[in-house]
Amino acid sequence: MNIGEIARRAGVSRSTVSYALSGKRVVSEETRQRIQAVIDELDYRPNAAARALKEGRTRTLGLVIPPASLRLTDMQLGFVASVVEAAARVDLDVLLSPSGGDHDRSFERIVSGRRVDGVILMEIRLEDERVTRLQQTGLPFVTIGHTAHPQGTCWVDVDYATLVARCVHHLADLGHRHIALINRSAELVAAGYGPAQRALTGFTQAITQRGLTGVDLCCADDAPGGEACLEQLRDQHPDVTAIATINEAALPGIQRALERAQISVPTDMSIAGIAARHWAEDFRPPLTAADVPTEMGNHAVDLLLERIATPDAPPRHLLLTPPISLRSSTGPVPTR
Amino acid sequence: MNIGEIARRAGVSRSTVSYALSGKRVVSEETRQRIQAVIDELDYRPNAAARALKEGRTRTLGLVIPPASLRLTDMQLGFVASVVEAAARVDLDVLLSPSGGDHDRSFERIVSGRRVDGVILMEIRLEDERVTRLQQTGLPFVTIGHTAHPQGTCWVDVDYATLVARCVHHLADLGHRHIALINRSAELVAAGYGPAQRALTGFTQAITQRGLTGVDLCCADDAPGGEACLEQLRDQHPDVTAIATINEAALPGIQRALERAQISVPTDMSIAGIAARHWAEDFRPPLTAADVPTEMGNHAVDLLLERIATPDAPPRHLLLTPPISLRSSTGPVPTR
DNA sequence: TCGGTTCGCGGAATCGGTTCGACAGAAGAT
DNA sequence: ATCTTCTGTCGAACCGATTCCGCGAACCGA
Repeated sequence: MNIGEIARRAGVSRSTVSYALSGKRVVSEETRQRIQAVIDELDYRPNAAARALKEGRTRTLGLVIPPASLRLTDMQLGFVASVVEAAARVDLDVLLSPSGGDHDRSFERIVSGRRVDGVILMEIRLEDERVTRLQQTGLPFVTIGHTAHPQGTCWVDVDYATLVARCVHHLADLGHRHIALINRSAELVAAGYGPAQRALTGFTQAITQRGLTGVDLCCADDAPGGEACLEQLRDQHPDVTAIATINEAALPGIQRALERAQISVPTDMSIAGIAARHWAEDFRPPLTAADVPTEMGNHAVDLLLERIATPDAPPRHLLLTPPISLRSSTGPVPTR
Repeated sequence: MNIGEIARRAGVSRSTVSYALSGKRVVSEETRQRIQAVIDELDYRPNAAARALKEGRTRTLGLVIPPASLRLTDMQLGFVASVVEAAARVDLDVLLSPSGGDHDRSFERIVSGRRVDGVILMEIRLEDERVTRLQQTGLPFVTIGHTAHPQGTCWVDVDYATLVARCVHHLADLGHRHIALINRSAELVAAGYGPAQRALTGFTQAITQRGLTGVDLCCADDAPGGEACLEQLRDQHPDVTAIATINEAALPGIQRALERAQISVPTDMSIAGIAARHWAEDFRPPLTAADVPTEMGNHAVDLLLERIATPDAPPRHLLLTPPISLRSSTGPVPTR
């Protein structure tokens, strides 16, 4: 069921079949139809490996995801889904590589076995060996998130600093003077995880700019973490009347702790944050939040395709600042 | 940077390099080391496409996931992660195809472009064209979940019927006489979605077997759905004292509705179910539940590898019944 | 010293496509 | 009628690996 078989049955040469399929040279309408008929009958499709070998490209993108041991957040999952979907739209396949570590067999196979035409890297660390490795090989790549030295690389990211600052300003406008930031887990912050660091930066800047008092807390990325964090907040900072958070996974726990303590939102406490839409909408009352753009994966694919097409063009990047959707979780500061 | 380059630099022929690498023929220790040195220096890795073309296999598995439009459940996400990880352990790559529909370009590319050695199919419908298509092509495949006619195919699935029945028996043993089943969404049930149907079957059987009264409800797969469903339950079936559920995504909503109505668990209402461990543990109080096995993807990969190795062996399947973890959400029937 | 093994390696075919150069025949120009 | 220009097709080289076949040298026993 190869191209030779089709050629024989259609009574033409293999090259003619190839040209009929690709349209790179004119083939008379009559022969084209004859060939097409045979192809349809046998349900022929060219062998991907042979084509890749000759063309020098695989029509495949690599997507490096965190290893299974770390549970993917909803946000990350959204990226994967939108990357795969965007790739499918332009008839590209996606090869997955679960690799957090530095010298991963799977990662190496993909980047140096020429299995893909380009790579999308998720969960970038501030210093990331995988980025240097990719730069060595010259394989086009785009990162979701960026390293400490993002010059010369192509990336797309959420502008956590600006978004957190906007949340703070929004809360300050409502009269709040004591605002807490509920950040990601202490380990991530310690590891210099970009989003966590930039959230903190944006927070402190906005706080000083508005002359407020701020407190920042780390919080494990799950419901129990959120509960614990809110307990700690009530204990140690009872004067806080508003919370900004980028820890979507902690939201259910935060909510539970608030309910248990009979703190009503937004009457007694305002909350604003950055979260995937469904986390914000599942919160009670619905959370005022910047909805993390689900189309981030699409942008990454677009950027990568550009880079593959013109590898020498100056690297572009995208810093997304989705608007804050006003829902019902923020209100004026309690009159006490 | 191909095998010829290595051969030239090592002063041997290309075939010798190949044999040195594969070990399929003896190569003198001395030449082997010389070759290896060149390979290490140039960081050479054989071209995947060329190898696939010659060998007739791609060392790649296809994983067909639901399209991005349907948000993946945590359970599904767990499958994807464990499949990718299991494949990576045996040095196989995973190609993703987002395809729910019947004749998807991405799906067709993968199955008939010989891009993969085998396919794992998720979210199987009772009648699924993709299964028939795969049977036509003769490509080895394993499904997660099974069709209405699972004979002759290879699959791995969770035994929802048995698990739900066990939940019912557990609740009945505690004295409950009026038990509700909170199933998946009405659309899925209507579409003949296997897990939903089998849950219902197991539920009704256990209910009749123990001479209880049962009520089964459909419930949208999210927090608001869970809330709505519990409201409905309180309204229409106030005598129900225990709930069995397979709808993990509805749990947060169920919990919220219970708290709002001041129904305490398990004093006033017992709940047992089937859910990924973290959903069960995030519930307050922690949910007595059969933990959906995260290693399901591993099993699917194992089965698929077997099938690729011996395509003519009779197809095997695996029906998993993980034990029910007793946590704190079930207790004796309220004395009223 | 000679015939037969064994060992290590090279040559060449092959997988299934793509693509370049060539070429026959028809059409148009002079 | 001859020369050029298209048109449509074919043959062959090539991509980069694997693998079969065979060859020379070393080795061994008689």
